[in-house]
Amino acid sequence: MAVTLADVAKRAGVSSATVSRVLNGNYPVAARTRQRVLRAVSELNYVVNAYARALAVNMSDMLGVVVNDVSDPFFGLLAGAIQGEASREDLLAVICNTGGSPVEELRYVELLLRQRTRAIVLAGGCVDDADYLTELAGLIDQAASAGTRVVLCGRPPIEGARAVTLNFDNRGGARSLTRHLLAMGHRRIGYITGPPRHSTTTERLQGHREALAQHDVPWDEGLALDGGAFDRERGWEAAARLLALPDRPTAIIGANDSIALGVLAAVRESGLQVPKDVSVAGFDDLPFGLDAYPSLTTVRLPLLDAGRRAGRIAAGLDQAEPGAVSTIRPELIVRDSVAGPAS
Amino acid sequence: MAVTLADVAKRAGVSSATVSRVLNGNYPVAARTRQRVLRAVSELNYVVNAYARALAVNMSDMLGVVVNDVSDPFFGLLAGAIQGEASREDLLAVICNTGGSPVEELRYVELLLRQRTRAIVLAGGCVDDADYLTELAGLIDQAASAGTRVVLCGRPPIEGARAVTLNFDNRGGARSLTRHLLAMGHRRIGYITGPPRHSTTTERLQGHREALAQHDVPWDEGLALDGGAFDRERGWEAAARLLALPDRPTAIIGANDSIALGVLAAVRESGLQVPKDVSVAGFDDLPFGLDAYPSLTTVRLPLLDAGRRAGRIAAGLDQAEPGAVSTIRPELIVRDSVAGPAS
DNA sequence: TTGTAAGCGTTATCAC
DNA sequence: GTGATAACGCTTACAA
Repeated sequence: MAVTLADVAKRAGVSSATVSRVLNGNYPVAARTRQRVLRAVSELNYVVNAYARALAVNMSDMLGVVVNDVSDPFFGLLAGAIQGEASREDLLAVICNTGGSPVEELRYVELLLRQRTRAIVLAGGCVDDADYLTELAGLIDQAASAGTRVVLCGRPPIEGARAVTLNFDNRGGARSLTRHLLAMGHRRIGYITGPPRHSTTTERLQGHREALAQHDVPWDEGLALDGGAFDRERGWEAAARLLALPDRPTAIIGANDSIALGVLAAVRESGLQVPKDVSVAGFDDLPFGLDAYPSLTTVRLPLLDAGRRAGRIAAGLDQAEPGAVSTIRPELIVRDSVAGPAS
Repeated sequence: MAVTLADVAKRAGVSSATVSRVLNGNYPVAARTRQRVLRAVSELNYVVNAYARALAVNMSDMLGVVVNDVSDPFFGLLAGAIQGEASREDLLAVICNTGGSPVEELRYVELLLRQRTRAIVLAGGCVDDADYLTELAGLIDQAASAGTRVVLCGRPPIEGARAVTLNFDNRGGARSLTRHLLAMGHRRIGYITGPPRHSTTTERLQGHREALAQHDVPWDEGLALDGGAFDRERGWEAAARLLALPDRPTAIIGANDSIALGVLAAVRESGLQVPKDVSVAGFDDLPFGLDAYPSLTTVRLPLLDAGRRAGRIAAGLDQAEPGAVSTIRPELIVRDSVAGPAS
C-alpha cells in the first residue's frame, strides 16, 4: 500500500502532526526536525493523499470545467485559458466532455459536486429545454449552498440561479455580420443554423433576422436551413441544398466557422467560386479560418479572454457577485470570403 | 454545510450504514426501508462526498490525462477519445495542460498521484532530457506501486518503467512521406522541425533522413530548419527563410500540420503557387488540412483510435501488461499540396 | 516547539 | 435486514 503520514512520522521519529506541519509550513517547526522529516519524506517517496486532506479541511483543490467537446478548438481554447488561470492558484482543472448532451452535462455537474470542487465552469451554449434548465438550476443551487462557485461562460444566465454569467453577445455579432453582407449589396442571404433549440443557435439567428428587418429585407424561410449541428458535415449538406435552389442565394452564413468551412467546400465542389459567385461567412473566428480558402470573413469571439476571466472568477482570483451577468462583445473580422454579389 | 449521510440517516430514521447500503445497492435492504431512505435523499438533496468515499474504499473514480495543449486539435482529439472510454466506466477524466513544459508535466503527474487516480495517461511526445526522464520514471514507479496504471500514448517507451506504451511510428510515417515526394521527382526538399530535443521532432526527422539516404539524395543541412515549436507561426518564419534561399527547395515538409499551414501561407505571400512552384506537406492529418488551400498532403495518425485504446487500457477495460509497447501505424494521405517539381 | 486526540464522511465488519 | 463501530489518512485545537 501507499506510504502514509504515519509511516513518515515513524521513520523521522516524530508525531504525524509534526510531519503535517512541516509539509504545510503553517506552523513553526525546529529546523533540525524539519530536516529529518523532509529526509524521511523523500526516502519513502511520500505523496499526500488528496482525499484525506480534502476530507480533513473540507475543501478540494479542484475546479471543474464542463464543455461540449474538447477536440473542437472553440472549447479547447476556452478550456485551456480557464486551466491556465486555475493553475496560478495551484488548482487542478478537471475538463469534462458532454458531447453536447444535456443529460451528460447534468451527470458531470453532479460528479463534480461529489468531488466538492471549488468551482464549476459550464462553457458554451446550451439546449433550451425547460426540464433540463430547472434541473440544472437545482444543481447550481446545491453547489452554491455547498460553497462551490458556478460560472456560466458563453451561455445565457439562468433566472434566479446563484451563478456568475459571462455571455457572448451572439445577437449583436450576428447583426453586424449580416449588416456587413447587406452593405456589400447582398439581398438573398442563406443562413445555416446550429443545433435546434440551442441558445447559441437561437441568439445568432435572431441577430441575423434583426439585421434583415432593419434593412427591410423580407424574411425568406426557405433560405434559413437547419444545420442540426455545429459541424462541417452539416454545413456541407445544407449548403448543397441552398446551392441547388432555383434562385440560389448570393451569400451564405454559417452559424459558426465549422459550418462555414463545409459551405466553402460545397461551393467549391459545385463548381462555383467564393466570393465571386457566392460569398461565405462564419462565426467564432477559430484559427483555421485564416487558412481556409478564401480566408473566412467571420465574427471574432475573444475566447482566450473570456476563458481567462471565467477562470479567474472560478479560481477566486477575481471577485464577482453570484447572479452577476456580463456580456462579451464580439468583433467583425473582414477577410476574403465575402465580396459584393455578381450583378 | 453540505448534507451528509448521517443527516439522511436521521431523517429516514435508520442508521447511516443502511443509507450507504441503499445507495450502493450491494447489500439487501427491505423495500420499504429503501423507499424511506431514497425519499430522504432526494428531500435533502444529498450528494455523496467523493473524498470520504475514496478514503474509505481507498480508490478514486478519476483518471488523469496529461497533454501539452487542449486547444491544439491533436491533443483535443486524443483527450476526447480517452475521456469517452473513461466515461463508459463512470470514471471522471481529468485533463491537464502542461503547455509543453516538462516541469509542469511532472507537477501534474504528482498532483494526479495525490488524487490517487486509477490511471494516468501521458499523451503526446516529450522532451528528451535525461534528468526529466529519470524523474518521470521515478513517478511512474511510485504510481505503479500505488496501483495507478500509467499509459504513454504517442511517445516512446521509458526504459524499465512499468508503463504501457502506445507509440506512433513517426519514423515510418516520415519515411513514406519523403519517399512520396522523392517519387514525384523532388530532390531539394526543405524540412521544418518541431521543438528541439523532442521525441516527435527527432523521430520524424530521422524518418525523413532515412528516406533521403535510401534514394541517395545527399543530406543538405541548410534545407533542414529548426522550427522551434509545432505551430503555424514558426512554420511561416522558417518557410520564409527557405524561400529566400538562392536555390530554394521545390518542396517543403512541415514536421506537423500546423507548421505546414504556416508554410502554405508563407509561400502564398511570397507570390509563389502551391504546388506549381513549391509543394508542401504536413504530418498528423488534423481536420483543418482538408480545408487548407490547397488541401494538405500529410501523414494520417489515427488519433481517435489511439486515444480510445489508451483510454480503454487506462480505464481497465482492456488488459495490457505493464511494460508492453505497441506501435501505431500512420498512413500517407495524398491531397493537392504536392505535385512534381516544375522542370 | 512538539505530541495527543478528536474530527472529516464514507464503507465494511461484526453482531444481533 | 439492520445497527454499532472501527477503519481510511489527514488537519488542527488543545495540552504539555
